[in-house]
Amino acid sequence: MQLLPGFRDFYPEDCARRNYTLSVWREVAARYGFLEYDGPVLEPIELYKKKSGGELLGQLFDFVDKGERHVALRPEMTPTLARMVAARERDFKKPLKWFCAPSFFRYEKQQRGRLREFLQLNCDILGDASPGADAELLALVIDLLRTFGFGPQDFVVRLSDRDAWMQFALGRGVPQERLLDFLGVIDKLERTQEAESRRKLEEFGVELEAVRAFIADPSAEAAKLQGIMADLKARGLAEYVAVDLTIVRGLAYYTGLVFEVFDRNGKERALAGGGRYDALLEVMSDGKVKMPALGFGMGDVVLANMIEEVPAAKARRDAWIASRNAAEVYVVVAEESRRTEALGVVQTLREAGWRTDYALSAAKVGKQFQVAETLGAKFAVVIGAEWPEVKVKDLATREERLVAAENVATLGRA
RNA sequence: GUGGCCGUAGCUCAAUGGUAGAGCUCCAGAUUGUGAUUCUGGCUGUUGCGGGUUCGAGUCCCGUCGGUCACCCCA
Repeated sequence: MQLLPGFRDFYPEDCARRNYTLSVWREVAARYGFLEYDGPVLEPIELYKKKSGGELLGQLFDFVDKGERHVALRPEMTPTLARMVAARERDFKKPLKWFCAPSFFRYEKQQRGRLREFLQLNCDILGDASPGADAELLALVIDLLRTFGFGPQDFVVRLSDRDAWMQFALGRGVPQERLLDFLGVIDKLERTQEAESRRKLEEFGVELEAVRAFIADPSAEAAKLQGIMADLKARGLAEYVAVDLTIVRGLAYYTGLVFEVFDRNGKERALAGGGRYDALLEVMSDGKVKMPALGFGMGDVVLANMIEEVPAAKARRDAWIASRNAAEVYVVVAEESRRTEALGVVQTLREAGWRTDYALSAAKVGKQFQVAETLGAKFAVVIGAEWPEVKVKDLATREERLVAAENVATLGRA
């Protein structure tokens, strides 16, 4: 049997790497005062049909369940979060700073950095419309990547502002109901032939030159971004950020700030992306709850590719994994007749908190030491003729010392 | 969803249309209370799958599944 395309098995080495990613995500999010939450993997398809829009709809992993409900595996968290917060809005002090790091599903052809099931960290700030909240979220993105071992030479956060684009468009006579279509053209500007872009823009009565001039000099209409930049500069994080109005993003619900994080080499897809969705909670609650909000997602697939490519990040990850190796202590049963005593020693060590392993059946002493080495154990405890004493060997220095069996948990270091 | 390339042992790969191989890994032994190296032996294939051409197909043709890259888009 083959795996379904785009899905992964996690062997122990893969699981260790995934756990490292999750560990950093949770640690840094907590450092910023974010609380973890979660929601269902499966949602009614309407949740996404109404809110996400654009390409995401074509990528829904959906089916009809036995109750004839049309359902979809979650492709993103924001609609679920918006529903959750809208339902119990009065129970929480503002602003809310929440995160989650579950699996998501998108039905698309798999490629480098793209699978059908992936992990994604989601961090959101709800109930604060200030640029200070924008900057706080961006600082979190940056610190997450710094904690993985990436520096300003490895990644850049590209900032843009949909408000600025909407003012630009409305000021040039683009009708309100066609704004999303207009933004779609801007989004594809870099990937489309010039003549094609020019033709599409003319449908909106906008000249390509005006768009290019606006992108080239964002300061005129994107003052908000300058304020965010100043905030990040005060934190010493300015070198990680650049204003880039070509970023628009495909999701329909974004309103103000939008951003994407890219590797500096340009080899990978976006590492993370997000923005403001100030109107979404009102839509989700049928007008009952109005709450500004913003958030971002960071996927594990591109992140893992980049960790593999940046030596500093890879070394940090491997050190983390090595520090959680399978065994700290390996009990060597030198004389099989002492197995009963050895089992007692194993139990004593484990109850003292040592990660302890041993040979489940009779094996040669040399073989047992070899296994101890392979497992990365720091100590070997040899059970044999010395009983009721045992020999504790430091596997790095090869020093040995005799310790009374009852004191074995000290490993001779007391 | 569209197009290019690829698919041989667990992994990396070889094999003019003519007997399917090598290295690595893994397991065991050389080594009866100490980790390395080395040496020896052992395990593994419906050549992704299904058809077709041929005296004969891993090799050529068609289909299909999977992978990969580009488009699309984004985590």
